Order: sequence, then C-alpha cells, then structure tokens
Amino acid sequence: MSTASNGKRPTLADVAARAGVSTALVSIVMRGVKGAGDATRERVLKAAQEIGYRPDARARLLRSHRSQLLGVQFSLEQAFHSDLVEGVYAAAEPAGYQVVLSAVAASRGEQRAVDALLADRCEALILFGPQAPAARLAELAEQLPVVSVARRLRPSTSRVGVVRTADDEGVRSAVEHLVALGHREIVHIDGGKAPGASDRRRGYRTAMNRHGLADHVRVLPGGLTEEHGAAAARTLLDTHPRPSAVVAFNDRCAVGLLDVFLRSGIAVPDEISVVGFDDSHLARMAHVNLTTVAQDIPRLSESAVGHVIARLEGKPVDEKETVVAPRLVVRGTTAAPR
Amino acid sequence: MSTASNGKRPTLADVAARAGVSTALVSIVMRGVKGAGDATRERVLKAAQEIGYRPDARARLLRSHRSQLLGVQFSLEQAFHSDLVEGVYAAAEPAGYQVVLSAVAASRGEQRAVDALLADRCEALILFGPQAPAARLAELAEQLPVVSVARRLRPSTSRVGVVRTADDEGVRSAVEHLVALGHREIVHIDGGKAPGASDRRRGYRTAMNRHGLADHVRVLPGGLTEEHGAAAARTLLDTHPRPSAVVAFNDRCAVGLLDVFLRSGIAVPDEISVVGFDDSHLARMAHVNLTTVAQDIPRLSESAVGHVIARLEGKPVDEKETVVAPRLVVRGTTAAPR
DNA sequence: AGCCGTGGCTAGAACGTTGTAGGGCCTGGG
DNA sequence: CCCAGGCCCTACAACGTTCTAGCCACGGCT
Repeated sequence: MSTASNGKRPTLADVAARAGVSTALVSIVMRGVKGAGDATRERVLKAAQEIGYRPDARARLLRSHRSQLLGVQFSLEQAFHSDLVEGVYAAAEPAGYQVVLSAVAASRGEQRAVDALLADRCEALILFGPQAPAARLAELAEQLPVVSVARRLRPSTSRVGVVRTADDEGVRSAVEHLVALGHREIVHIDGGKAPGASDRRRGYRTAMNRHGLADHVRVLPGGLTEEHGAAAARTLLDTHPRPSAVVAFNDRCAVGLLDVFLRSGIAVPDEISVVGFDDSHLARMAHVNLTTVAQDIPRLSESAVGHVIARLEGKPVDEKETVVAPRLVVRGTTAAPR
Repeated sequence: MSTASNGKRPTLADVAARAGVSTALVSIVMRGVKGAGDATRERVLKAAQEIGYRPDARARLLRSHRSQLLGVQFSLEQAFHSDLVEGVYAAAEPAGYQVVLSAVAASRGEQRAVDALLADRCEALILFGPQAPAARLAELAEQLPVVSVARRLRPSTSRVGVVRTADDEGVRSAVEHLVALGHREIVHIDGGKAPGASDRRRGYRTAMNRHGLADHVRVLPGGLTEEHGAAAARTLLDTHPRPSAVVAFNDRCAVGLLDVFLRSGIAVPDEISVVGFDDSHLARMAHVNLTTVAQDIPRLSESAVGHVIARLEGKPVDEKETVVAPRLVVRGTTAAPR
C-alpha cells in the first residue's frame, strides 16, 4: 500500500512536505503529544500512512538524552536464558523500556556482546550467567547500572547488582527430601566453576552435616551437560558401596545420569534416586519425569529489570543482591531406598 | 581505568579536545582508515583509551547511508531457532554485517518484533518460521530484502526469498528407511499448520504411494510439542491393528510418543519404530537415541544470510528459493518389525 | 623557477529526529 | 481599545557521527 518510493526511506520531512506542515509538527503528531489541532493531526497521520513513514529509532535516540534501552546479554546455548529473556520483555515494556538483545555464541564472546550493547547506547546491562572476571564487571558497573543474573558475586565489592536463586537452599531442600525418604548415601555431582555451582556444593555439604551425614559427603566432578552427567554416572557404577541417591548440578547433568543408569539396568528410583536442578522442559517431559529444584524464572527476570530501572531512575535500590527462593518439584525419580 | 566522567558519555569531540586535533581526524583514526599520520594516530588512540571513548553506533549509522544491519526475527520458544541464530552471527559478521535480534515471545507478537527491526534501520530481514500472512510478508518484501526460513511460500508470487529444508524429501527418506526394514503399517503424526507440516505430509503420502502402500496411508493430527505427540500416541494405542512404525512431525512430538509407549509397556523399537525430525539435542541424548531427520542448520542460516546480502549488494540472486537437503540419522528407535 | 601531486589535517555540512523559543491569531477581561 | 493568555504552528539549534571540500606544506618533475 506504500507509494512508489524513491528508493530512500521516508523521513519526517517527506511527511511534512506532503501534509504541508513543518517537520516539528509532524514529530509532535507522531509522538502523540499535545500541540497540534485535530484536523491537522489527522491530515499528518494520513500523509504518514500514505508514504509508509516509520520513525527512525536511531535518529530519535540520538536526539533525546535518555535512550530507555536495556541491554541483555544471554547465551544461545542455554535454554534457561531464553526463558529469562522472555521474562525481561514482559517486565521492561510496561515500564517504558526497550530491550536490546545481544547473544553470546561460539563465534561471539561476552566481550563482543557487551561492546555491541554499549555501542548501542544501552542505559543499563542485564547479564545472564556472565563468565567475565569480576573486575571487568565491576569496571562496567562504574559506567552504568549492571546486574548479573544467576552468577553470584561478592557483594559490596563492586556496584554490580546480583539476582540469583538461593542455590544452596535449593540443594538443601533436595537433600532433605532424600533424607526424609530414608537415604543416607547421597552423592553430589557438581558443576565445576559454572555460575551457582559453588553455592550448590555448599548447600549440599551444609545439609549433609546438619543431618549428621558428614561422613557420607561425597562430591564428584560433573558439569552442565548430559555428557558430564554420563561420565559421572560411569564413575559411580564402579563405586562400592554404590550410593542410593544422587543430586546433580542441573537437569541436563541429571539426564545424563539417568541415561547411563537405564542402559546399565539400574532402576530409577528403585535402586537409585536422582534429583536435578532447573525444572527445565527436559525435566517435565513425562518419560524423564525428573524430581528437580525449580527456579522462579519470572521472578528472576522481573527482579533484574526492577533493579536496573530503580537505579536508572534514582530510586532507592532496596538491596544490591536479590535472592529468589527455589522450589522442590517432586516427580518420579526419587523414592525410598530399597 | 576510565577517567572521572562528567556524567555524560565521551564523544569524538572530547577525544579531539584532549588530543588537540579535529573531530574529523579522530573519526578517521577510530575507523582505522588512512588519512592520519602515525604519530597523531597513536596520540588520538591514547586519548580515546584514557577517557574511555566508545563510538556511538546509532549516531554513526545515522550519518552513513548504509546501516549494514541484518534484522533477525526468531522465537524464544523454539530451540531450533537458537541454533539458526548462532549460524547467522557466524555468517554475517565475516561479511561485514551486524545482526540485530528481535524475539517473538508470548508478550511480543511478530508485528512488534518486525516493527522494532524496521525502526532500527535494518537493511534486510531474516524471519525464522514467520506465521504472518503471506500478503503481509509480500508487502514487507517490497520495502527491503526479506527471507523466510523454514516457512514455505508460494514462489514468484512475491519478492520474499525462501530458505527451507526439503521437508518432503526428509520424510520420504524416513519412510523409505522404514520400508526397507520391512514395515508396511506406517503412520504419520503431522504438525497441523506449522511451517513445513504440509510438505512433510506430502512427502509421507508420496513415499507411501511410491511403495504401493497407498492403502496404508494414515495421517493423525499432531503438533509441535511433547503433549501433541503423547495425545497422538494414546489414540494409536486404541487402534487395531496397531501400526508398526510412526513418523512424527518433529523430535519433540516423537519424544511424546516414546513416553506414552514406554509407560504403556510397548517396546521401542521392538514393537513399534519411531522416527523424528530435526535432530535436536533431545534426539541425540543417549537415552532417547532417536532415529530422526537432521536439518542442515549451518547451511540454512548461511543461505539465508547469503540471500539477503546478495540482494543488498545488487548481485544476481541465484534463486529465490533455496532448498537444503536433510539427512536421515539412524539411531536406536527403528528396527525391523516383529 | 614554476607546477603538480600528495600526505596530513580541518571546517562545515549533512543524517533524521526532538526541544526551545517564539510568532501569529483569536478570545476574553479590564 | 488594549493587553494577557491560549492555541497552533514554525524556525532553528542541537545530538554524535561521517563525508566532502579544501587548505597548507613539501618534494619531485619538467
């Protein structure tokens, strides 16, 4: 329905010419602010429509001092991040902020991702599971509000905000669930140096100690993927006595465990119980049916957005660290030991 | 390491003042083009470094006519899209183009996503599995190069480029694999009106006919998720005689089938064979171990990027439709019928 | 000696918007 | 009759870049 374009994209001036008014007036009309008569307003709108005019966000932001842009760095490989991003959109737009996405991928490191966001004039940064050194994050936070989601940082050492799940508490509730079922030989497959991993390890140790199982504490190196879980499972198979329950770093790791157990003819949960972390789609799949610790994703992204917006608008920032409670979801991979 | 900022972000002019040169020269140095002496170049770079200057991408694009921006619309819910996006980054950056991401989410429809990309001055659009009416896409394609990935459109009816997997061929190879194993009662669980679904249905019918199995053609309504697959499986259970093999619309659907079969004590592949589509992470997971049709993701995204760049640079566009061959990956869910 | 080319630099005008200051015109009150 | 105060509207200057001219000094040709 657009008129024959002269090859260039229509500008305010084009609309102005067609409607016989000044560009300033067109700007006023396009923004919907007051300052134009009804008749003219309609005429301008019609002209804009006819030539297919669209405001140029870049020029617009260049002029206005605020950009109202929130930069989000996320990883394409982590399904969890997709869910968080969805939450960010939902929280940011009603507050009048736009979201700029910048993905971390194999061919594109965090540095690149953040640089792109800064070059784009984002007013604040929301980083999902950033791996960059704390010093680098601190440096960034000197320039603009920054919040790290899911990666814990020593509080008060820098201005970086932190939003995270209470990882330790999550694992603790998993262990407590197993203990209540009667388990004593409970192993933890950890996540190495992944965000949250050390907290989960600590939660495991604390819970074991608290139940007088200090002698049974056993942490095996794991990781974030099915392969890591599978490797850990193979190690477990050679262990005597074999533990009666395993708390894995995350769902993918847990699925790796399940797989090896299944193939080795070890019944879950009859012979061994398995707990994951995340409550990903994977866990919910009926034939996986994994008992797991769910993170409160909407709350996490909402808190992250809330934090940076509060900083931007000079409101008192309640706390520099927001800890969101996880929730144990009991499904079919845990049962009393034989 | 940045100097005490006066609250505003440093600009070319700030660097220029500090280095005692003109803004134009700083611009030249920052872009690394020729036109500056070595000594001055170094001095400018040092000044920029000291005050923490970063070019403003928006101002930069405003001035230059080309924006070198490729807009990508993708869905956060489809893991498949994440993989494609990764491929787009890999293909676009070496060619000198930047990627702008715009996600479709529950709270953010395609219209919003595309509007954001256009407002951002993208020169071309890459749409993953767009659901918008063909007419709307055609309209867009009048304004700038547009390519639809994974959604087929009637060719030559509009300027929209199409990059897709040969869905029909993929399903055909799946059926042929099953026929070669000795199956005759092969059912297809379809994807309704999802992108690619009708081609897959057609591929199934063609292959069945070609092997003289026209009488055994049977298509059950399915969908894209595990739930759809599970529902279809329950329908199948009530069927007599029960088919010996199922070709599902995609992996998630196939996993739903597997789940119900597993719970109902129907052995896969002994009693029934299952084939998926996509070769997602899901399929590769050892304990799912799904025979499936793999899409060539790197090639898909590379073709999409190549297509729009060719259009942008006025090169002859080889074809309006690029069809990428799929590849059958035989794993553990298919075997000869009993 | 005159001329041209070249390397290093700068002034100033774009790019498409929004904000500020103000200019007409009308209306109503003194 | 004059002025204050609204309304509509416009001119012009930003915003941070890049691009086009063009200036100057120097050196190598004819």
